[in-house]
Amino acid sequence: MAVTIYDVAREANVSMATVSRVVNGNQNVKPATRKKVLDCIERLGYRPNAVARGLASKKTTTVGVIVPDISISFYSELARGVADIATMYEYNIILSNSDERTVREVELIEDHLGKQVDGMIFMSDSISDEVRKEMATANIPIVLAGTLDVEKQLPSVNIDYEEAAYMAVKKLIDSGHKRIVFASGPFTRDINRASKKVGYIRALEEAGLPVEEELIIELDNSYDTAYQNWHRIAELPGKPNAIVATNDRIAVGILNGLRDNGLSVPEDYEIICFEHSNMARVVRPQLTSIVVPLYDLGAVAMRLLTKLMDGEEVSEEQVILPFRLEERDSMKK
Amino acid sequence: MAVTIYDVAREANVSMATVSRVVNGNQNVKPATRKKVLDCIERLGYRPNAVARGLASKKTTTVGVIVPDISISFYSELARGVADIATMYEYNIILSNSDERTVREVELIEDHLGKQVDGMIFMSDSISDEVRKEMATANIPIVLAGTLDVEKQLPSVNIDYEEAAYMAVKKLIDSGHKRIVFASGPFTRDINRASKKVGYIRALEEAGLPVEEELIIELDNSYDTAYQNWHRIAELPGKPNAIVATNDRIAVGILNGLRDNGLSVPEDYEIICFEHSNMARVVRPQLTSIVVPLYDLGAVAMRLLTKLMDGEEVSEEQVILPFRLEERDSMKK
DNA sequence: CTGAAAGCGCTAACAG
DNA sequence: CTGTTAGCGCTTTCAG
Repeated sequence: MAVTIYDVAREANVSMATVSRVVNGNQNVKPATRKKVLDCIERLGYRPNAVARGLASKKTTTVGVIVPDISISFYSELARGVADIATMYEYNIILSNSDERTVREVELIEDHLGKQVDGMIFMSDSISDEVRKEMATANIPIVLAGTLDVEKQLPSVNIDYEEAAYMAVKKLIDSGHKRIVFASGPFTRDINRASKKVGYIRALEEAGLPVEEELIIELDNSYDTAYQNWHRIAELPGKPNAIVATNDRIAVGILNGLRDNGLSVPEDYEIICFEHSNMARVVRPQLTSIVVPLYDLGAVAMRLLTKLMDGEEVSEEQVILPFRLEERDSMKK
Repeated sequence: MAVTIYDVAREANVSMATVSRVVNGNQNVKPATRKKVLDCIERLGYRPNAVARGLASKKTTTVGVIVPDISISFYSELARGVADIATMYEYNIILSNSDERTVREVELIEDHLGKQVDGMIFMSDSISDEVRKEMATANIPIVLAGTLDVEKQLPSVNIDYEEAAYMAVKKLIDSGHKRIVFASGPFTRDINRASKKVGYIRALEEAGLPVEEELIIELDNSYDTAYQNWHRIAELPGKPNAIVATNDRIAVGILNGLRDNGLSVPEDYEIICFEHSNMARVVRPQLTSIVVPLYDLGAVAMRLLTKLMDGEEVSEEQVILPFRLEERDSMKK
């Protein structure tokens, strides 16, 4: 049997309340008593039971983090940002993978709520109605990280994806391209349909260029699929040779697909990538890219969550972080 | 106030014990009663409080996972394996980053134990005495994943790193190399000093080749450091042109450093990489490499942990998984 | 098949 | 500055 607060109290000849005060840093304890208690704690190897504490105090100092897939570097970098700030504020993290399946997302939220997390960080390319409904039943704050809420209701931390896409496309247009392939993740996902694609179209229209449906290529978000689909781009009529990808996995997949089949970047194709996670950082040629501050997205989201959990007044719950376009070698100079 | 088991009991005109039985799938409940209770649960939106349950049952169905840095793909892929099996057995995961700092590792183990995790998965390149001592105070099973215990005491899941290093070096020797650079992570870490380096030396000696200290290059484990240190290899007397790296970050860092400075792989340098995580998978030329089954390492470790937590008899607590050497394009054919 | 009752280990008033 | 006393919401005997 593990040693409890009672054992310490008995050993130190004080009440459990006093031990509790010492453990929780309450100042109303005479230094001598404090020392005596601390000694007993040390001697007995007492370790406070966070579960009992959680039950009594109704706070678990634990936050739930739901992520599509932690093995994808975009999410693992975000998660690291979340984790560091969580540590700073002494929260633990319960991490779960949803694979972006709505059913699973709902299950996980339910599950985390059952564990009595004090707050939650949620990541996905889209918020379904079911998820939205589930979140509404929660009595704890939930912050979206790198996740778009088209209804602009939920607290969130993002960059302006539409503007970023617009800027990427414009970059290509400015360097002379008139036909730009938009290699995107599923349009069933808000972030692609309602944001990045909108930016793509806006840039085109603003330049007086036609929106050609055949240049819009919908893929899933996997590297492998993008890799295998290089030829869909290569076989496009009129051979458009500029590509903007909605994320790293797609950009790098296409880049490698093209190169492994004898085509060159940027000579044959110019590519702009989105995100620039560690995965994209190591490929060559280095990718001209929208650099999303992944770590910061996670860190700021967690910081926002701490404020919400503490009941602090937050002036703006929809945080937009800056991004930048970095020119490297996947476009001609 | 959230709805409790009492509310459901009152609503259904049964005792809380009966509600508990229904919730926990105990068969000793008359179908009619069960249905009545289930209806009330549904109607009231009752959600069992896992914290209270944990306190009463002394099981939290939560396991702690301590990882050096989740944003490193090696670890995030291992973590995904752990998470999937955890989900399968209905465990949640508390994930924490240690940055491989002993002090932090000890703190985290203490912290997770306080949270009453039912078991733990631990990852690091070395197990310090402090960590070992801390683990000894735990009354729960702890399994090492991708983490070497030189004392062979703790339950663990690994590949045979020494044999893998031996095989990598032998591969280079067999293709004619006599001077092979060993680009390694810190030798303060067991996995490098007591295992991979041992394999390197064994291969050399077996081939009657001298062990040249100057060819053994100690780096930290970061991509950036390796990238910046390409010249240490390029400037080596006699220009050895075969390299074996102890992990992906080092291999890819050196590869890119070399290439960005006008050298070619495999023409100027032949490289064998270790791990082959997603990060290594996307670089070109594709790396001839020791392929470590990352996901499986995590999955098997978690499976082992479930057995240990269930008190099942385990025939072998030191699991060694197979690895393979895959030939690709960072060596001449 | 069901209910009563005793905790699990700790926090948080409330007294003193 | 310290002790007493209720719970927190649930599991788990033990009876019946």
